[in-house]
Amino acid sequence: MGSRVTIRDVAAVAEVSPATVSRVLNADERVAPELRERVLAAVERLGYRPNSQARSLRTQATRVIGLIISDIQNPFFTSLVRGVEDAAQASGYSVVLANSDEDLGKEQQYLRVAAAEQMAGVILSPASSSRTRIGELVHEEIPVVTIDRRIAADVDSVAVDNVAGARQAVEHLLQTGARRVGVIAGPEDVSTAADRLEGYRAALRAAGLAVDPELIVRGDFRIDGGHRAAARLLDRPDRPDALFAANNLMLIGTLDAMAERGLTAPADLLLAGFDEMSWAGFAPPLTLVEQPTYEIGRLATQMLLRRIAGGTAAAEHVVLEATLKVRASSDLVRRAV
Amino acid sequence: MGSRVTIRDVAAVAEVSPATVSRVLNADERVAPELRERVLAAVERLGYRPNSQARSLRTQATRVIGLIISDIQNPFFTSLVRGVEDAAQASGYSVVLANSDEDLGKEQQYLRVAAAEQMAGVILSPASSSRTRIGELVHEEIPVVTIDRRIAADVDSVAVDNVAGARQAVEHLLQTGARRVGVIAGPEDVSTAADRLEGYRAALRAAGLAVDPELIVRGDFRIDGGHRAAARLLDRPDRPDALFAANNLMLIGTLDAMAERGLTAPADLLLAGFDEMSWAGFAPPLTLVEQPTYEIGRLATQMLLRRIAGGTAAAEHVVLEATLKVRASSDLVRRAV
DNA sequence: CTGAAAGCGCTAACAC
DNA sequence: GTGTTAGCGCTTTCAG
Repeated sequence: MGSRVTIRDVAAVAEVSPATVSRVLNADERVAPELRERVLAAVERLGYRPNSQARSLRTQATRVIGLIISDIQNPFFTSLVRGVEDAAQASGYSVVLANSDEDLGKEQQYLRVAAAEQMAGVILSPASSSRTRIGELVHEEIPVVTIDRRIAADVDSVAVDNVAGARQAVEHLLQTGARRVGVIAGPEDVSTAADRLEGYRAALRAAGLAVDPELIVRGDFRIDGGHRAAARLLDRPDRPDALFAANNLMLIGTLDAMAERGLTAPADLLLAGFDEMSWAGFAPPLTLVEQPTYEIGRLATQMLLRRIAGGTAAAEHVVLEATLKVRASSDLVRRAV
Repeated sequence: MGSRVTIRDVAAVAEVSPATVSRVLNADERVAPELRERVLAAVERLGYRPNSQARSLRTQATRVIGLIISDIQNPFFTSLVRGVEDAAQASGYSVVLANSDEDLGKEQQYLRVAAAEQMAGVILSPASSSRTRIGELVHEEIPVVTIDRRIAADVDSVAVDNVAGARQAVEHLLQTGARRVGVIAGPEDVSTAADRLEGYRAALRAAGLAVDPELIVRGDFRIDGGHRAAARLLDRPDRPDALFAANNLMLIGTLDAMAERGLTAPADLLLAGFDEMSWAGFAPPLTLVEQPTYEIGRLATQMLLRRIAGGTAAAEHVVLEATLKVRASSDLVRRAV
């Protein structure tokens, strides 16, 4: 290894003790301005960088937080990651990112790594609301905040009001004239899927319409699953006059299935989805329930840092608003223009 | 912190010295089978997990490799990441992932973190071939392997033959009947961009055609840039009869620009691109130069691990093959079927 | 306000 | 073969 410069070297050059160097570097107030100057000069001159391993070993605390995400390929997470990184960095923490890929086994493995590395805390978008196990972290007293989705365990969470968001979207479809709204729902054991389905049901009930179980098809929150689910709905003899896809990737799959059948929105049926999709620019302008992703990441990090600092209050559940953006895919008027 | 069990606790329970426990855990052969048994039993019973910080501090070597990627949102990287993780895990290393977002500043920051954390090695998809600075890593003697793109510095790399790949694609377009092939090229200072542009030129030269600089427009390897670049080409009075987009996201932008103008491939013009795009299923089937992404990640990791183990030979440059997959977007015959 | 000394948990020499 | 000892680089009492 590159004959690294240690705190002793700095101390020698500055003609002080290692303890004083440590104090300066840790913003300990009670150190003479003159010595502080000398230390900082020596640090600068030698290009000294504290060894984080040694520091962690001594203080029994790392300054890294783990961010375990359920599908890194989903653009939904990109700006969320940025929110986490910005907030973490502002407090001197670094972030390590992992992708569970909606796979419980991988998720488990990353949680284990987080425990073994004694990370300061973990932000988790759980692969399952009932089967994700955070026991190892709890055992090591490592705080956890879930994002986007919740889990059974009693931990902090940050998410949007998925019920209200979905309900808005479906109510909008109904107001625009839809009578038979099909839904491409998410997997059984993911909280966002359950909530969005609940919002769908609520909208129908509010409009005095019956909930037809035939119009509810589950996908896996990915493109393929959305494609298959949409195909089933589209191939029904009594085809729905509107579709609501419970996340962005399944909406892509839905568009795919529609294209195969020569169907377009809003001409052949109305279409709405969830999550931002500006990256799919060549698709028709889509009506979407959009989430404040950056904000979710930022808030989750702040909550986590508060826990790390020692908060032991009851679990907090922050619920942000999701907002419906109406665009051409569900808007007969706008389309006519 | 959760009153962690240390090597001394294990030693006490097994009635041996800490050194013996350490030997057992590090697969040191010369330890009596009986003691080994006792140690393993104690480890099991106490649920002992070695403290990686302490180990690193002592051995001056972490078992973590950094993976810094230029655009995490690009699906190109998803399977590559998997290749890295699989290979790393097989050798007992863990991977931390970071996203530079094509931003030199962020990249710099992550490289700094990698140096500070004394990572065992770094796999890097550099944001720039000339301006990416790996000096800090070199100074700490941390090995680096670049993937996808190369940089000026003398480090190992794994990439495909971008010149040949692009050349194949453009030759195919010419064979299918194109006479004026426009190219949406990548940014000036990225090696893949330069290579793919070179392949484009080579194909034209081989066909005895002049290279018209008006038909070369640069994008930024992202959707928006591709959109703008394609728009410029499509709005020319003498519109190209084929387009080659130098990466997947710019191909999306190109499709977008075509859709705006009511153009489709292959009817109005032939279209080819680079990188896998199965995630954009609802687009027309696209002719693409595809890369063995998983393999790139796996090989890069193996090279890195070899360096970590102490290889000091000259830098190695692995070049894999990229293969052209002809699909409907450039195939008038297939389309007619 | 500053320094000396101890020790975080582990491994590698060195004895036995 | 196994145990004892020292020390990786840092922070934090405890004296002064």
